[in-house]
Amino acid sequence: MPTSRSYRDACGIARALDVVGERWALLVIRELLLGPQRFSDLRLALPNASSNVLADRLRELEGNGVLHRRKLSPPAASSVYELTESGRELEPIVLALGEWGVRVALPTTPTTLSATSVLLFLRASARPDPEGATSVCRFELNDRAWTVRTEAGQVHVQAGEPLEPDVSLRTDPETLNALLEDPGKLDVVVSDGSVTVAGDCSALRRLLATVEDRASAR
Amino acid sequence: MPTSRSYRDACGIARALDVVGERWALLVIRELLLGPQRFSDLRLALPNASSNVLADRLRELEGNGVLHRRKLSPPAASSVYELTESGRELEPIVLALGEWGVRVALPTTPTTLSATSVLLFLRASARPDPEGATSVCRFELNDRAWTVRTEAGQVHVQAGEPLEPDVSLRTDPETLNALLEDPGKLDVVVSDGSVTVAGDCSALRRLLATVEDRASAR
DNA sequence: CCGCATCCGTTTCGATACTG
DNA sequence: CAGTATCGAAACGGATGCGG
Repeated sequence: MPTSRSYRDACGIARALDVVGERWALLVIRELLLGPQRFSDLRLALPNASSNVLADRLRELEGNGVLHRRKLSPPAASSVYELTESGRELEPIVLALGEWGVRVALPTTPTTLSATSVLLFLRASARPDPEGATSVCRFELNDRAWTVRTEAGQVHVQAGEPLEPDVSLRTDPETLNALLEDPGKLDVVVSDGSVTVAGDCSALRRLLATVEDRASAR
Repeated sequence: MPTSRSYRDACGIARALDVVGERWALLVIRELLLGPQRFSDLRLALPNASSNVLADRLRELEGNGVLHRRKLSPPAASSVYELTESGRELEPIVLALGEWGVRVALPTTPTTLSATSVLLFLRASARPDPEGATSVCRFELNDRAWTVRTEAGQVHVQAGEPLEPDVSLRTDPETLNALLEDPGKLDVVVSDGSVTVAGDCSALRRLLATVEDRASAR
């Protein structure tokens, strides 16, 4: 059963926390920032959240208009969760919280790292040449495909297969994150098999080369 | 005893929530945004938080370097909690969360409203004339004094007595909030005794007149 | 297999009482 | 005033079940 406690405080901050302040809520929202996800995708991305809590949070967030459950078109019988307009308005706040979080102490315990987390970081810190050519990279992380498009000085990331990728890269979030910190490792991780690259490798190198602020993993 | 659970997720967002994601943590930070507060001030501002949880949060936030316990100078035997540099960096995030929160559904249950909440809203939405004269208002809310200084198009708010107030206003947070929504009520609330004004009333009227975005209480 | 629901031990929270 | 102690209620975390 969903949580129904409230701070009973008229302040907007408290009202926001009534909606997105329960455990895991903002991480669910993080996972949806790059596009709709199924229940099982969320479970994979947030393996430390138990399924009942995840189901509770999704119900509550849907009830509060932050996200929305949508049936996929007939072929697929499943449904996905996607942010509403209201939910998308949390994006700058969640990203700012992340920037603050990377500055506080690193955790000592072993951690997970979701594909979305790394891709959000990539999108936020890559600064492609505004004059540079458009390029399309396909990222396959944990058996799910993502489209990373570089154009006009911006990086666009979305879930799903690209139509005409210049290059395809298959790895896991941790390795990709290591690559963002140090693109020089590309040859090493390719040769040890933790990354597979197919296509125009130079497009990938160009993208990696534009990532700023290398100090911080997220 | 303080909580010690973690999301065990390397993402900066999750790491931030490990620090400020526990219940009441961000509201404690809200209360400290305008300056140091004693334990009893925080209790008064967050009456729905029980004292043991408040003590736990303060210990955890201090341990994580978000705030700091400081002994007051000799005359006063008590101590105060104040944000560290790291804690102050949360200010734009917390305020943005508040702006989001006022746009989501209003609560149905009766609520509290702290002085800090209303003063943060005042500071954020007042747009005094950049060419206008400096004025100093003294606000007394729940028997605590605040200094609200208007100068160079900005409003500065801090806890404590002003040196030379142009005007002094005594009321409660709810009534002040109502005044921010509709300054026209000033005469009414003064005559019914819920607000007491002393000094140059026009300085107060000028301040109230510059509050934008009247739709939203916080 | 997916999308949860149920069960159950543990942790946290909330309310109140109590102490230096 | 500034917390601590106690205790029942709620939420969480982990495992397992189950219908579609």
